[in-house]
Amino acid sequence: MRRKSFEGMTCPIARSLERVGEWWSILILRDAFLGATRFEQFQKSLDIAPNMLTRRLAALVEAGLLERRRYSERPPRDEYVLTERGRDFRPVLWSLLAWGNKHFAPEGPSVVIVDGETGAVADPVLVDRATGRPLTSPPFRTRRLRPATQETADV
Amino acid sequence: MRRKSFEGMTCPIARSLERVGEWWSILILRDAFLGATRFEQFQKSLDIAPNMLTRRLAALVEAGLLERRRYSERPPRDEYVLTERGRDFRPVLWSLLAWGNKHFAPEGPSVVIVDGETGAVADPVLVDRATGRPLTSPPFRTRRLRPATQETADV
DNA sequence: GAATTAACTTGCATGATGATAGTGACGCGC
DNA sequence: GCGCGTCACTATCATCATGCAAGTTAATTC
Repeated sequence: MRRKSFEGMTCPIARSLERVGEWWSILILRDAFLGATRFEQFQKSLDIAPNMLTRRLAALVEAGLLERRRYSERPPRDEYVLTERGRDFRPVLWSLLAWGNKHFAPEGPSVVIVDGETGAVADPVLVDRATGRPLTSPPFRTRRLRPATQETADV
Repeated sequence: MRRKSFEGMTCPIARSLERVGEWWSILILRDAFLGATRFEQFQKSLDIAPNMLTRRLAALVEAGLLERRRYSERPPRDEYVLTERGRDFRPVLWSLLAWGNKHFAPEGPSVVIVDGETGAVADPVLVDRATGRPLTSPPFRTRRLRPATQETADV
């Protein structure tokens, strides 16, 4: 049964999930951030079936998060490189990391974010860029500017 | 075919995705944050099949993000309420929102984060709590403190 | 030609998915 | 008491996604 698309929704979260919301997709991006580019690197680190990896890599390329790039002409060999859009996904990934460390690491964190220069462990918090205030609710909240679904007339 | 579990991975991102990584799960959480608690509210806002909603709600309750709570004894009726763990998911959700607004809103954002008191639109950025520095790479990076997979002897 | 490597592709059985009808536990009105 | 409506699921079914594992292709090396 084909999965129901979120494409008809205008919500930015839904639109993001339409592109990264399938099982394996975000983990592939995690590994791309960790430097993986080759098919076999992803396959080994994720222990994922090759046909699933092929499908997900193609979807991420299609969504503009990864770029397929030729690294060998004979034999023809491609690698997968993060695009700027892909790199902009980092705050989502690190928010997930922080949340996982807080709630699902009874034995303590296995991965932390550190300042590469000092080695100090960072504690991520989402703030407003202009004021530096943490985005807590209250006072911050979401506000809809447009209808939740696209009218068919928009097509 | 049963989806391959990430449970054997120690990475906090993988552990987070084990609990919220299925299609629909994060969108259900989005709607919980928007105030939905009743089965029918979720079903209507998401246009999701009732059997899928039941499955996903049960998984989110099992994962400790939502709590099932009786709101009527006769007839017996339950609602689904965010737990603290569920509420702690907000930065992930808002990071996804910001990323979606930047990359998948050609017609401009349909949902924004605002200061509820002033109405000013916020621009989310992930920073280190202690220093206020944006978590960009470089200088920030991840660092592994434990092996990527659990040894079977740990079971 | 055989062996090896890397990157897929293919075939198959099983579980997930979504559409939709059905069920159960009420409460309410006639 | 019966019928209807409401809410929250449950059950059924056909189709697609999934993972396992073998296979294929385009090379290179010996």
